[in-house]
Amino acid sequence: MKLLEVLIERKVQSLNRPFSYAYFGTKDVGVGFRVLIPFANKKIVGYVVSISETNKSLEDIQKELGFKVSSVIDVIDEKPLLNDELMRLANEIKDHYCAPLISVLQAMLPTSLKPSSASLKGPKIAYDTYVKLLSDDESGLTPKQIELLRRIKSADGLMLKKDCKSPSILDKLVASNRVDFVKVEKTRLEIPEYKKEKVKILTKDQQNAVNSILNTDKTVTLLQGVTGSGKTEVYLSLSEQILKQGRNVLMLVPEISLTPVMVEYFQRRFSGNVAILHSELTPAEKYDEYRRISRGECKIIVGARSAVFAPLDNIGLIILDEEHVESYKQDVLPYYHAREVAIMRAAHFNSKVILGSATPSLETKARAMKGVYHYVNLPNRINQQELPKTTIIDLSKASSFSRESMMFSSYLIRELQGVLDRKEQAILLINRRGYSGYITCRNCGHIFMCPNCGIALTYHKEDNMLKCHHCGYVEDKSDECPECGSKYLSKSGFGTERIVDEVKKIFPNARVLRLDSDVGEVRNNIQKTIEVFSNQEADILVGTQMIAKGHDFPNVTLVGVVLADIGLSLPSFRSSERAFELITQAVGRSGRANKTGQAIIQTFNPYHYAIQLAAKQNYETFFKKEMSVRKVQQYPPYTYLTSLEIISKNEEVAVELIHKIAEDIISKEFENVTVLGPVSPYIAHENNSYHRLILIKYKNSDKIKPYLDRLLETLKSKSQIDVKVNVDPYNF
DNA sequence: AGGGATCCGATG
DNA sequence: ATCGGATCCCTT
Repeated sequence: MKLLEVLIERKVQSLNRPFSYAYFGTKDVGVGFRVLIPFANKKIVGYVVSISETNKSLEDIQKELGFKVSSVIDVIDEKPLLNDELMRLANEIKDHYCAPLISVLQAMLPTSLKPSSASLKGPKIAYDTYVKLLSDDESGLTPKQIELLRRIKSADGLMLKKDCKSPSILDKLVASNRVDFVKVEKTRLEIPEYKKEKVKILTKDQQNAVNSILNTDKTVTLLQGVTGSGKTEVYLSLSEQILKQGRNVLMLVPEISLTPVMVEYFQRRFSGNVAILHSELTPAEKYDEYRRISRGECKIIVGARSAVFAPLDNIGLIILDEEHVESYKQDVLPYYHAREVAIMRAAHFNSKVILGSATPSLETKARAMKGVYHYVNLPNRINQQELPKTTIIDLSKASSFSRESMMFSSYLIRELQGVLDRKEQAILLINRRGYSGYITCRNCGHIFMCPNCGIALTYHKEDNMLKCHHCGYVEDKSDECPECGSKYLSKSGFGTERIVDEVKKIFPNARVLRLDSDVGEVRNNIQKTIEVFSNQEADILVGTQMIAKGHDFPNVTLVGVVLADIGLSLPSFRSSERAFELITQAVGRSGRANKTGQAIIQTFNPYHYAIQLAAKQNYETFFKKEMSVRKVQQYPPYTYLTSLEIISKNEEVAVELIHKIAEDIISKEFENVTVLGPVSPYIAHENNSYHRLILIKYKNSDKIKPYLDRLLETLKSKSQIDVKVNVDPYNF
């Protein structure tokens, strides 16, 4: 009999420990296998973390251990899910991020392979049935049989069964042992092929960057280059060198919508060796790609955040394009950051990590300045393209507007008209989706709120519903106030839908497109929208930050930031950085080919340094200024942050416990450790449970990390609560 | 008394 | 996270 220690698929702190099971079966089983087990009267999936063989009886073992030991129902896998490298990585992530190991494993693996019950319903391997030639002896066959036999022979003896047309003739050939059926695993994702392209000659800057990166002995390089400076060519050239060494390349992009472009670049250069991995593939496609990579059939992986876990071996280079983008940080358990995971993997393979950006995150830039990372700069736009000229419009001045519109300044309207007249294109950025920010009752002041989260609901005109942008709750938009019955409801604030309406009102003949994550809910819609705009089948593209990143639209000569302040007023130490980054990226979309572009930034804070410096595309000054702000306030990158959240159905339990924890940390008087809070988080009440949190700020994790580990261990046994720890959180 | 909602502890 | 048993609550 075998005794197994098994992790349970539930990702809560109180169950974050192994449970013992017996296995009497004959299947091969070991560490890293999934097993089907009974747990609290349910069949669930577990993950084996250790195994021992024993001669003792089950009764004796139960007596020794002091609890009941159930038996495994079935062993699911035929071999371990992860190789040694990825298993060690999982443990490293678990340790660094204080996350339950099971949650890390679930994040690393595609649906059908992850240790969770969902995997049992996941896609299976898909096969194509082929007909394989065994003998080309034609004696005793009818002419039709001979004809088919010759066709199979001419197809190198292997032909798709469905291409054989007549099943009865085929059956005869099988019966007479001329051919047999074989099953071949098929891949359900079609990666477009492109004509192979000649290697472009690099500019001097690019060549220097490549050489410098290849020659440094530092693992991580920050490649800083203004928009349009040709970072992609540097990625390709480096990849070429790495592939020549017989090593593989992991290419990460911040958003799924950016994969097709990147795949095209890599396919043109290195056709046939590319795999794609991101969460918008169907589970079946993802499964196939994952297995293809596992088998070592690909040399280059292009994908979003989770692709950092690709089972690629012999990695020589990991690239994070647009490294500053926050979507590299996962915002559900496990709260990992792809940049840090990339660096962990690089340490194992002794490979290089390239962090590419025009506007690096302060953390990354600071590390580069300190010499922790190697630093390479691409200061010039290719073909010396001038940066767009920018105008800041003060929205607080009535004189900025005419009677035509309350959202677009008269200057923006005039310039949009110019773009339309010249048959060029424009982008309007508004970083809020939906129609209006919230709906209030003019009579009693009631605000429509999400019953789960307690935040304002956003009105979506397209489907006439109110939606919660946090939890996804939706309700029909009612015409009267539920409190007082008044029909005077007012829509406040505006989002993409409303901007589209406004554009249509002012320019009835313009062709307008909208692009935000609502559009993106329908699969491939983002891609289609981008294509339509790229093909100049529309004049104006209205969208959220989605449109500000990466895409290259040569005919765009005007970018309008309709309201630059969204985000700036959020209570976060990162809000200036976010605003700066968004505006800089947006402005960079304008005038990319041989037309000079311009950008118009509408704001209520025209003198805010983030807006002023973004308008000038002056990253270096912004970096210095923002660093001095962070220094004064002692926020990252001068300190580290970790949040600790207590979740309970019982509000008092949560409040009491979080206070106790805060006091305990303070009483320990760790050097350079401070506690902020306890506070109610932005979302304080969700799905019937209450959340309370503290932020722990520290300069050095030596003391506080072991303390946290011990604290989590003790909190495991507390009833009625769950704990979540987020190392380097992004939502504060 | 009985059915449904809610709380709470245990889960191998 | 999820189950089942205990408890509470309201109706009958």
